[in-house]
Parts: sequence; structure tokens; C-alpha cells
Amino acid sequence: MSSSLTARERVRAELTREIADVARRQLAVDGASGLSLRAVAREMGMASSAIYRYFPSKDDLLTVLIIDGYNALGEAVENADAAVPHTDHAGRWMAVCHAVRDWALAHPHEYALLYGSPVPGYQAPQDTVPAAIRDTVVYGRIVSDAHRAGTLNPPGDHPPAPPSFREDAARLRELMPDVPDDVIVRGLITWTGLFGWISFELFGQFNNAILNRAAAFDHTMRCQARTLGLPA
Amino acid sequence: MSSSLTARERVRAELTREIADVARRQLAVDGASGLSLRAVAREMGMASSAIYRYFPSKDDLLTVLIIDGYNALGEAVENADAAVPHTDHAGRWMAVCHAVRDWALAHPHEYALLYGSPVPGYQAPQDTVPAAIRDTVVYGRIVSDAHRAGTLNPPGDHPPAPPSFREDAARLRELMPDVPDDVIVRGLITWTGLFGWISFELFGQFNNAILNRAAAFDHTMRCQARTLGLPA
DNA sequence: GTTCGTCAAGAGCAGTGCTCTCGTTTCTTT
DNA sequence: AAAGAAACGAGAGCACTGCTCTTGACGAAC
Repeated sequence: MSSSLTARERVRAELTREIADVARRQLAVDGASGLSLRAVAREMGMASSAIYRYFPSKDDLLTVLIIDGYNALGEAVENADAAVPHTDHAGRWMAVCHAVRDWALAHPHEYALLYGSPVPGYQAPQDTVPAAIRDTVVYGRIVSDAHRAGTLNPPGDHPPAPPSFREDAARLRELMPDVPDDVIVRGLITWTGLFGWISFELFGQFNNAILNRAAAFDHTMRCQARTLGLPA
Repeated sequence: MSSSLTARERVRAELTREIADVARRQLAVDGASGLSLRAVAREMGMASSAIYRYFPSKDDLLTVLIIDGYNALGEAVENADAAVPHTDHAGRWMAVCHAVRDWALAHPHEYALLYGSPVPGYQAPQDTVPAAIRDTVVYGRIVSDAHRAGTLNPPGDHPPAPPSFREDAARLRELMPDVPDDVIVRGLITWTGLFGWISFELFGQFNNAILNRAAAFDHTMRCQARTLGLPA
């Protein structure tokens, strides 16, 4: 409980949070590499060296921003999924797609931090993983639910998967329980396709090519739902 | 002709090229934001201020590296496409997929520069466009060729495209001449899916999830070919 | 009440992009 | 061929960065 914390511990936790908040605001404005510990310290009215009492390095600060970002995106996806009737699997898929895109458009620099090029010497610590897959967990549940409900009817036929793929498919099945290999492939295709689209849109690859992006995105993801086997 | 250049112009062109070459090597090692004009100058044995006679700013240096990168990738894609019989559209698609992935794996930092998060204050000049779409042009030609040859047989049915998408489809048809709207959507899905996959793989999103990536990639892209309507 | 750990602050180091000036070299014009 | 103009390399310097080390003050535990 919080009363078990000493005054010193409480102010330390408070300051740690405040530094991260200021850093997040600067990140939103200037992007990841425009983030400066000294600027954060200035905005907080403290010496730059004092920041290092709370974050041993800039990478550590970035790590909490990354984790926070994954959690914010994951929460947005969870909420979007929960707002749709549980058995409306196609609706849930579309809700998730739009939630990811809306969040990315609202937080472009944070999205770039999560799904863009990794920052220079940065090596993602293992403790980012749980936060990083929150959205993927939601997605896997939708696919799994749809398959178990028997509403998945994928069009066409795929070539047989090579044996070497089956190991990875088994691993991915933890996210999409009970689902056959072919559907796992389709899940992988649509999931990477979602982020591929958003990255293209956010990173400028659609400049001078696709202008009405909301409409194109909605229609494309609707088609992806068909590829996955969801009803139109 | 080259003899019309003065000695000064020749050495200037030579030095400009050498600076870009050194910068490209540093980029390959340290990544985009690890690139330092002073380090380039040191490696060339010249004063750091002298670099600015050739590139007015770091962004300008990055711009030529970006253009060179797009051209290198585009050339790799063109070569891969040309190595496959012109009527083997599925083979050409697979060749292009593997060419992009192979190039990305061989030049991860350059790929990140092209398709990762844009560098902080960087605004892509218009003159990167021709180089940037070299690979896309090849891809569009494959789709167009396949459609005109009548070998495109997309599985399933897509929901009707909204009217607002038709303008963008018309624009994209410049890259895929004669192709109907539905195939343009499928082309868009598979193309963004290709880069979405490679970005996920390169930027660490497949860590602890997909291990046998070459096999998974090959199989996934083969399935994408089916989505596009190419024969298995 | 003393001691010990925590803290903020300041100075400082090595590095960055970029600018300005100052001689020197090279090209162009007369 | 001589004079002027343009381009050039080098150096110093500015403002900035991440990060370290030391110093002195504060608060909590014994």
C-alpha cells in the first residue's frame, strides 16, 4: 500500500513519473532523437545532472516511454475490441484496425518509436515484451474466437506450408489457440499488412499516391478481413 | 563529355562522391543517427568545416544517401525481375519479394533510412521520388502484365469499393495500367504486406516469435501471390 | 545527536552540427 | 601574361548534447 512508502520514496516516484511525462511531451513534439535530457531538466527547473538520479541513461528513459507507448496502444486496442459485440468478429477486426491507425495518427512519433527503425544503439530489454504484445494478444483472440465459432471461411487455397514453418506456427498458436496452420498464415499476413499500411502512411510512402487515406484504409482492411475468412 | 570539366570540377565531383561513400560506410555500421560529419571528415583527413563546401548540411548528405539507397534497392529488384521469364508472373513476384528482403537484410540501416521512421527534422525533397518508386514500378508492371495475360484469378470476393477510393485507384493505375479497381486493392495489400513483413522482421517485432524467417517469408509471400490472383 | 544514505547542483569532458574568418589555390577575364 | 573573382582547406569558435565527478545540504534511522 502507498502509506508504506516513506516521504522520500513518494517524492522520488512522483518525480520519476513527472520526468517521463515531460519527456513524452517533448517526444510528441520533436521525435525520439530530438528528445534531450537537458531540455527535460530545464523544463522541470532542475540541473541536468539530477535527471541521472532517476534514469541512469537516455536509453532507460526511452525504454519506459516505449513501454508506456505499447501499453497506451494496447489499451486503445483492447477498448476498441471490447466496444464491439463479442460474436461480431469482422466488426472487432475493423475496430482493432481503426484503433491502431487512429492511435498512430494521434501519436506519430510514439508510433515511430515502437514500430519504426530502432534507435541507434538501443537494444530492447526483455521487459518490453509483455507490453509490446498487448495488441497482438487482442488480435489473436479475435482470430481464435472467429475460428472456434466456425465463422471463418477463407477464400481460395494456399500452397502447402513447408515443414520448417510448422515450428513457428506452433509458437504463434499460443496467440491464436486451436487455429490451423493455414489460418495462422492468414493471421500473420493480415497483421503485418495492417502495420505495413500504417507505416507506409505515416512514414510518407503514400505521398502523392494515396490522398483519401481514411477511405482507402477502411476499404483495404475490409478486404483483408475477407482474406482472413471473416464474412463481409 | 568529361574532358569539358575543369580539373577543379573533376576533383570536386570526385570528393563529393568519396564523402558520400565514406558516409555510406559509416551509415552501414552505426546507423543514420550515428552518422557524423566530423567523423567522415576525420576519416578523409580533412577539416570538418571543409565538408560543408560539398554538402551544405547533414540533411543534404542524408538525401543523397537515401536516393542512392532507393536506386540500389530498385536496381536489385529490377535485376531480380529480369532474371525470371517474362510470362512467369508468379515467379517474378516471388523474385521481387526475395530481392527486397535480401537487400534489406544485407543493408539493414539503409533500409531503415528508406522505410523506417523519417529522421527528425527531415523533409524528403521531391527529387527522391523517381528513385523511391523504382521498385514499385517493377511491381506494378508485374501485376499489369499478369492481368493483361489473363492469368490473374483472385480468390473470393471483395466488398465494393467506396466512391472516394476510385480517385486514388485511378492514380495508382498509372503504376498498374489497365488493371481493375479490385486488383489495384489486392496489389496495394500485397505490396504493403511485403514491406510490413520485412519491417517487422528487421525492426525486431518477430523476436521470440518467428525464428525460421526465411521459410516463413517464402511461404507467406507465396500465399500473398494467391491473394493477388497469381497461380500457385 | 550523530551518522549515513540520498539528493540537487555545478563544473567539466568529449562529442556534435554549423558558422565565420583567413590565407591559399585555381579558374576566368582582360 | 597579369589581375580579378571564385572556390577551397584549415582553424577557431558557438551552442548544444549525453554523461561523470565532486561538493555541500538535507532527512531519516540508530
